[in-house]
Amino acid sequence: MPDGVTPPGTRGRILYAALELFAELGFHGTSIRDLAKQVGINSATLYSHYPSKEDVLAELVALGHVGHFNALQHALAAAGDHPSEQLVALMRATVFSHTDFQLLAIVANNELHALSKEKAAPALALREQGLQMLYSVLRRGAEMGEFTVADEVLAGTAMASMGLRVASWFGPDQPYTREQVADNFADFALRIVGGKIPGCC
Amino acid sequence: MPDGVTPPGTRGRILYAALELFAELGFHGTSIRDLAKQVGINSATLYSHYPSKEDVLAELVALGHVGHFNALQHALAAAGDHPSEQLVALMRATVFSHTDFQLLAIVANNELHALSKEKAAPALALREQGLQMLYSVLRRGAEMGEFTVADEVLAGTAMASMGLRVASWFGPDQPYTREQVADNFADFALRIVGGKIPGCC
Amino acid sequence: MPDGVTPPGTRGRILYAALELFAELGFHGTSIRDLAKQVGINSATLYSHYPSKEDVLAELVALGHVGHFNALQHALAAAGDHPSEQLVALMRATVFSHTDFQLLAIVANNELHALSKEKAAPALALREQGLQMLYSVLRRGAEMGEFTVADEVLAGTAMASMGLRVASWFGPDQPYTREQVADNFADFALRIVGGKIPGCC
Amino acid sequence: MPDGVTPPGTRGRILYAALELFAELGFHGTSIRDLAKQVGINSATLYSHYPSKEDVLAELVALGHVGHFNALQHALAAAGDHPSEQLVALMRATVFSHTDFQLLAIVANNELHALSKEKAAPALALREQGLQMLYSVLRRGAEMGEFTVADEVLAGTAMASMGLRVASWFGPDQPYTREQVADNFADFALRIVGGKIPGCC
DNA sequence: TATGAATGAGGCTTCATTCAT
DNA sequence: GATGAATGAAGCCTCATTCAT
Repeated sequence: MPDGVTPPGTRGRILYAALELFAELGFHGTSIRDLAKQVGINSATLYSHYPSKEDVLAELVALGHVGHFNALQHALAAAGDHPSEQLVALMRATVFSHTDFQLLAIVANNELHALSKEKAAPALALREQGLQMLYSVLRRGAEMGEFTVADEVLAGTAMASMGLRVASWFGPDQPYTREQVADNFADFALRIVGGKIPGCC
Repeated sequence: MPDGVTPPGTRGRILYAALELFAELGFHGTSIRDLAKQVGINSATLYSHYPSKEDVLAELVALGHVGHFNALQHALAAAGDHPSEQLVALMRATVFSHTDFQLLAIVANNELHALSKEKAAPALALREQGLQMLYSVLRRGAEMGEFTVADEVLAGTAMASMGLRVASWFGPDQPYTREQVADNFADFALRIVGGKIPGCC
Repeated sequence: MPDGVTPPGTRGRILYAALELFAELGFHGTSIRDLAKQVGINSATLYSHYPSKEDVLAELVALGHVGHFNALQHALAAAGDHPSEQLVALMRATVFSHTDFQLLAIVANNELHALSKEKAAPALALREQGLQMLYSVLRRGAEMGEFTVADEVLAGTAMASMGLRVASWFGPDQPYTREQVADNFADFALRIVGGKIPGCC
Repeated sequence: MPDGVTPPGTRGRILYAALELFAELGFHGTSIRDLAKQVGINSATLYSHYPSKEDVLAELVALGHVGHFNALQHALAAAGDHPSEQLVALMRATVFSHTDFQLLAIVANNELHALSKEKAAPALALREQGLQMLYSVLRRGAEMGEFTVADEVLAGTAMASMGLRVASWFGPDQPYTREQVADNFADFALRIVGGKIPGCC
């Protein structure tokens, strides 16, 4: 989980246990007793910290989406003006967000459907905003003549898909480092739109 | 669901209802009674057709993976010899498999984890074989000098990810046809490896 | 319980057990497990017969109120034309309804508040109808000069109260028969309004 | 609640909140947290003031029964020597006790069953004493030839029933004042036994 | 094949109460 | 006095499954 966002004390331990269990077994596949046992508390104690099981998931989903969106924003802010630099920045941030907070990404995306519409809404909004950031960069690159892109939504969707799935296969049992994945995937993104980093390669 | 694979009669109706419900609510989020109600039968009757709820899922997962793998095989068999043609064929088949059998793709992939290891194994094997087909094409293209690809596993993973996610967003509420998606995504795949269709463009 | 209204089989046994337990411990004081144990079934089996604990109560409340109202109607129908005869008939029927279906009367009245507003409504309507029957008789007796009654609603309320409470104290551990109670209470009702049975006493 | 009996401070606020909630929802229908929330304190704080939830009820039940019994005693003490005057005094006191301390009467009577036998005993004893007072007056009136009463226990029971139920229907949404109810019900009691206030009517 | 009734296990949540702070 | 966290028991109800019919 990202630094500084885990609640302190028992509430934090509950959240972390839920992260692991929801990632492995799914929200509906994890019982409140599984969760309590993992934390080492009585299952009733959960309700001193969260009003319901769904609220635990809601917090994880929020954390995951907020964290990912912030990562994209910071990456873009720190990138240069050139569309290629921006695209690379976004793609690398996406990859890192999914390699570094793998379980959170899995839960935030795969279990979103288990939330009620109201509780899912903020996450869906953030997801949409993140996509729009990507589409914007692609569109601007195309308008500037730096990218050749037939349809920036399809291109952006493809890139986001590549990034999203990283959480599902990345891990210690495969040979790539987070940097290698980021480098390659950023390159794929550039290639998809025919972009080139200025003064490079 | 693909033609000719749905079992006849009640068994088929159960399977189809499970397809819809597992796709929407997940395996653990769907009860045997939800399923029976959707079919219009008593929940006990399910056990005249399937030994357990898990076996219903297992059949869907098998159907999904076999169908997808066959589609890849046929696509490759029907394609020309050139690696670019083969890559395009695989990518298009992947897209179609996920646009045409959307629910099946969702269930087969998202709910695989709800199966016991033994029941999941055949699907995982097929998935791996499909990936190997893709890696092979990429490797051969690279060896022939047609593709420039730093790491064919990462490239193949990215392509498979793009395809896999199609099932999650494709549908009547978005503006693209299956052909448009296939065309674009095949193009993305080619661009990722720097491939070119001979005598074209 | 009145003849012919108890459902057959397990459902009937559940209803009867609920009658005893709700009367003794109250609705909220009786758990679904208490109830199942009393019937001798698994607590889950209850839900094959009733959708919820509240619905068991609702059936008892309905049975109690319908039975009581019918008793009043029949009594009035069988009585002569004279207001005194009608009043005696209503009072005797009320007493019998509470001596003969003592537990049902207790549950139907004391536990009515545990029902949701919608489920309580039919019973409240019947109760009101029964009271209106009584008020009518009193009003007619007053208009005919047979009764001297300052306020027929207060008089009727007093009579109904006398009758209602019978369910709470009548039983084998006290010295009165149902007939004695009915005779005395009918006499009290007559005295309250100064009525006289024609050709009697 | 009667004057001067409510404990001061938080303990009193707890008691009053319990009065309202137990009257509306019943003892078993009210949770310790409902109660704490109504008071505006933490539920654990309740245990600084009462050893258990049952003890809160026990105090209410005691208050209700003591208050009612005292009212009867004072009424009788203040009444003249004539049995009719005494009967009227008892009936009026009963009515006032149930109109003026309506919630307390409801709780003290309807929730008595939720107390353990030991904690219910004092209340039951007071209730019995109050009834005996009434029976005494009726018996004395009969012996003096002022009353014609076939069975003073049944007559007294009917009168007590009339009074008891007042708590359940009296209130601002009905057209009678406490005085009107008292006047009418005292009249009913007199009529039941054929009594007459000397030098009156 | 199909069903209604039955079951043991377990679902999520709330219960009254205790205790360290 | 007052509190938040903790607990074991129990709340109502649903789970997947079985079985006699």
